[in-house]
Amino acid sequence: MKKQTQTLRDIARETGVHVSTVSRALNPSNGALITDDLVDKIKAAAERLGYRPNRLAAGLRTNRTMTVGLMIPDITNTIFPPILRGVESVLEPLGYAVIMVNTDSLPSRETLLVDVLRERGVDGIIHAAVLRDDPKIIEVARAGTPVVTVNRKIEAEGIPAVVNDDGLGVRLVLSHLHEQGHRRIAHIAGPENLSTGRFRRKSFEDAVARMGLPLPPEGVIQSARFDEAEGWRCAEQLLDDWNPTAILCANDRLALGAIQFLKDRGIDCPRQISVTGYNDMPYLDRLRPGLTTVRIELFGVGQESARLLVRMMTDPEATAPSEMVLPVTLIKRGSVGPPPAD
Amino acid sequence: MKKQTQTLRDIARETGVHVSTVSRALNPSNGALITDDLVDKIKAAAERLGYRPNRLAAGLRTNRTMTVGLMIPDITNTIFPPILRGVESVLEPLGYAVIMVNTDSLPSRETLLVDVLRERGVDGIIHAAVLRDDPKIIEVARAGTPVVTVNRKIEAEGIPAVVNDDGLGVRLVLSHLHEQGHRRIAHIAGPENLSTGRFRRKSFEDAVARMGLPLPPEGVIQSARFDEAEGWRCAEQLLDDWNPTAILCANDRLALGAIQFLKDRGIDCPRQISVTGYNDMPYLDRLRPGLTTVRIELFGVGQESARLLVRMMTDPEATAPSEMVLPVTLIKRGSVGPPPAD
DNA sequence: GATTGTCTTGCAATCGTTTGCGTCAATTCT
DNA sequence: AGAATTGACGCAAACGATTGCAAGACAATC
Repeated sequence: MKKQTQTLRDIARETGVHVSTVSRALNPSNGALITDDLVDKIKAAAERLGYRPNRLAAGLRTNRTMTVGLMIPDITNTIFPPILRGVESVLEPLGYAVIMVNTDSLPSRETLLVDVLRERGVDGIIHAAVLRDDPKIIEVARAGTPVVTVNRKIEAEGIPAVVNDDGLGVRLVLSHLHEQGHRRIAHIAGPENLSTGRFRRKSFEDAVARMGLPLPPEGVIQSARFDEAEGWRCAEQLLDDWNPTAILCANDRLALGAIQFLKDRGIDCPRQISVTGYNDMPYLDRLRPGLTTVRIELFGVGQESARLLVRMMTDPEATAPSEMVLPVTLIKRGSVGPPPAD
Repeated sequence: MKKQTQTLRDIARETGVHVSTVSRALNPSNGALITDDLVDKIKAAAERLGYRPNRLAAGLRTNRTMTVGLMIPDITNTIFPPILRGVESVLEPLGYAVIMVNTDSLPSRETLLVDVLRERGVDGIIHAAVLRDDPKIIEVARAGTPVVTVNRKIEAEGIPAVVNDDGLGVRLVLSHLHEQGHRRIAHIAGPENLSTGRFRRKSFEDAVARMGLPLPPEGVIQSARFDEAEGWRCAEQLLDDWNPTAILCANDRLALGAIQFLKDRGIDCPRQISVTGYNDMPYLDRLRPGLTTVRIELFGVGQESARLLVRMMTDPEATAPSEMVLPVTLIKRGSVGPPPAD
């Protein structure tokens, strides 16, 4: 029976040369000075034997495993799969494999999973689950592992981030609502410990102020998580304390929860209250009412973060841009209409 | 500056013992006979230095990397993230990491990606993207790598599969439609090269025959892919050639496409034609009409397949069950109603 | 008291690649 | 023609962990 995995030694024996020669012939990059004939012969033998390099052994020697880690909060959240595909689309052709882990936004899991990745010798980490304060990942980055954050960012550290233009996104939605005639516009804010939550809230408050719209403290409700249940809860609290004509939500899931609350209360959206989301999750157009939202470049941020990481991994000296901001688009659907005449 | 990664040798030097002793102290499993005091001392030192084992080195020696490969067609398809989480939920506590790859259902990518996984020395492979005919994965399984397929299965080979009870699922939907009064029930079948497509079609045809319902050849349309566009196209073809009162689709996305077609043609669902899906994707309840479908255990199949794989990896002699079938549930929503009186 | 046995630890080979250095032959230069 | 240079390849030492075997210490046995 054929041995299950062929090694350089097998090829060496087969071709009558030394294993180091085989290594060089198969790896032209490392300054190989091998005769063309020999290279051909060796490659032929490798092909014939079905040789596959053992990346463990190579990685042990070179400290490069051609593997990168991808940390996300939860892959079942529909915004992350496209990011993953974006990452993969640039990494895979380059020969990298990706180990993906779900942090569930738990700091304890995060530190654990960072170690899981490092034990496997990942060449770099793409972090889509970073918390605003995240000592572990900072430590890892300081220790020399290339790290890029995506979608979110970590504050006040030299870790490059690829994000969407949330400031613009919030302003686009707000202008749209304003054009429709809304003046009392409330906000359901994302979790405070996430940069997206904080920044969208700040963008909202700034823009509202600049437009001279009223905004009592009750006009902004802080959610604890980016999910439907929180959207429902926050909408309830919002309507108990204020009477907005529109609710700008920090993401789609909060918006879906809010709309569900309105439906449960018999309040019509958009005829009585308009609601907007953020992210443009898949299938949102098939809902009733369709959700007006901001489309962000999920695949795009994945790609760009991967490109950035590759640069950092291959040329440690290269100075990476500290931040990369991708454009967003307003998507108008049925959940926004003019405010009630009254 | 502290060296970035500590090794066994560092701990050995620190504690004044040999590196092999450190290895044994830290790994009680491999028949360690080390004094308790020494073990404590070594563990303390390991802790103090922040030692993290290098799995590459260990894997090179032991041929076990504590890493498994997960192959899926496309993570952006919403049924796969829960499967991944299910897999992860049993693997991660055991210390395994998972490398996930997307095959896009392309045989060429599949063979490529299998090699990507094997080069990284995965201890086993969970294959959720298997095609009915898949020589590469069979070869890998024969060579000794534990493989289990999930959701789909590969025909006539000794590769264990964890699947949902599609036969039951189809019968449940069909009975439901029958109870509502439908007699002319059509089927939009899934791709022929996928076991799910074939098996659901066969189940449909068998059940329809047993119930004595009419089924002309035009009553079953073969889709090429599990997506909305194909659903649209097949629905069109179906209505050109026959006049069913209900369409049983092989999965939710086909059903969504079919419903979209009906909508585009001004045909009311469910009042004129009822439509059913399969899988119960997230957010289906929020659509109008809500899609009547079959809920399958996504997280569950993930878990079970992982458990099975663990058994195979840890005890190669154990005879794995060739197939594991999980229960399904009928979810009734708005897309099914009685057929029109006429 | 010599022998056997058990318990604990050290030694060294090994896993498959990579890579600095040495060597030998062929080529070029003076 | 002899010396110097270059080209093509082999040698062997890493990388960090695991593990069969040897060895020493000590207790138990006859």
